[in-house]
Amino acid sequence: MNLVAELKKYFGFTSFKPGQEEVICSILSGRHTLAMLPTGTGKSLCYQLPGLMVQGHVLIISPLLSLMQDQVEQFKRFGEKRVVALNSFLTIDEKKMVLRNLRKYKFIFISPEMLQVPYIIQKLQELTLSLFVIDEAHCISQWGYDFRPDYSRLGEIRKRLGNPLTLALTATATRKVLNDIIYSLDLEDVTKIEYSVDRPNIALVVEEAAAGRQREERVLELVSQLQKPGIIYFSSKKTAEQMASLIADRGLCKVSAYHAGLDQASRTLIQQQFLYNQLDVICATSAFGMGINKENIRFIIHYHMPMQMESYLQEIGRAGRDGLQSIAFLLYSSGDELLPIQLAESELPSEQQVAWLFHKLEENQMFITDKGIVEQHLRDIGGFSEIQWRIVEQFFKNERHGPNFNKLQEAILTYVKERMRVKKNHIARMKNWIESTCCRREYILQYFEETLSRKISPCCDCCGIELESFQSFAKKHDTLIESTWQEYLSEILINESQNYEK
DNA sequence: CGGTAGCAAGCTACCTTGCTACCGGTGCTGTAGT
Repeated sequence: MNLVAELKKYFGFTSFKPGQEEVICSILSGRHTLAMLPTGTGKSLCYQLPGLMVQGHVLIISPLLSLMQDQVEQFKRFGEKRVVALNSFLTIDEKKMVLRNLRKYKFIFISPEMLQVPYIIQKLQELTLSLFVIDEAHCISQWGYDFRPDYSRLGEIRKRLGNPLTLALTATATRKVLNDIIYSLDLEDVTKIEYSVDRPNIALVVEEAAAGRQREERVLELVSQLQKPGIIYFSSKKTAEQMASLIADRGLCKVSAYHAGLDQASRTLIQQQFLYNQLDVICATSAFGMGINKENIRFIIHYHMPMQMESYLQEIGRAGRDGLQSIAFLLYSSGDELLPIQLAESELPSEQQVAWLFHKLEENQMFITDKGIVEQHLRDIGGFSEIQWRIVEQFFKNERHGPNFNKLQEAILTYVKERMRVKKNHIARMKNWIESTCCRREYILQYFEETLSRKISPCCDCCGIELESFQSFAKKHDTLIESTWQEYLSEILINESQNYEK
């Protein structure tokens, strides 16, 4: 079979990007496939093309509503109309209509949460699924344990849908995460297609900067000097807002903050503005980035340290998709790990909370409803967050023969302890990387159980790096006052030719 | 947990120190008969 001809026929492209063909061949030969392809290699094509080539429906599990909408639009641009996102953006009437005519849709996008709705499952069971796709599959491991538990139930859903041929796609996963995905989906005989997580055109820099004023000043300096566009990541919405204001006040560039506290309309607007170069810099929390396909991002700055290496790589991986030289800065000072630790702790119920809850329950058995679930109002008095409560609730739901409080409490505490150990371990490894003085790229690859095939330059601060080459033309111009007109002219020509390459 | 903002007191002329309170991310969602 000539895959390139098929590619040309459906999409008009004349060649595949690295990994695509391999994944598609694996799928077409009927093997469950787990693909780790570098960011920006067009992972969607890996299910789009085989989906079009074979009979039956393709179900794509996607983590974000906005991502689904984008993908649907992308399909429609290619002229494929048999595509739908089955989510809460649909009105009740629309949803009824879609479900009634589900057969008409070749590609169905859906969230893991929606897959928990019995009626939806029932409708999906009536279809012949040719492919079950999990986009951003690392979410299973990263979110499935607490934040979005429905991610950890996809394996069960897969079975109920008749064990369809499965494709899991991700860009950043350790061996452990890959195994976690396979285990969670309960896949047997998986073909793993793994490409390197390394992005050689992104230079890595970690810099000491005391939290507060000093770090702010450094960010302002970087923003004024570095080639834009860029993203600055924060672990706090407020700090992101403040930094955005500061940059705007100094008139450094067009900037906006982006976080989950904004309404959907603003979020979409900001994303679009950034995409179309109406904004140079985004001060964002981790809410920003998934599904951002902007080619020319030149820098990523981390104002706060991420909670794990995988997140860090995902975030810096948004730079330099055009293949041109880009840079990632992480600003750090000792003690920074306390914020991620605090965030990690806040997503698990504390020992005190659990003890309090069971004390209440022993006091009064009526707090358990006839469905075997704990009364909601205990959640509020106990100060449980939505996520914390869900974890507790899950343990009660799984207890089929009436709860044994002692056993349950112990089970919950053991679980929480283990999860916290894992999270703290992630943070510790991140901190080790930051404090390491060995080549940062080599360390990252080691973490992902790869080896560095060749030395690159520029590489990282530990290998030595000339920051000047990352400065924008305007800045260079300022500092080149004393240079000759020949040098000045060559600057212009180099910059122009770089522009043409884009 | 530890940084920081806000305020008041202390000390000296506008600047320093000390106390308290507060904060810190990610997203989906039918508890229905088509």
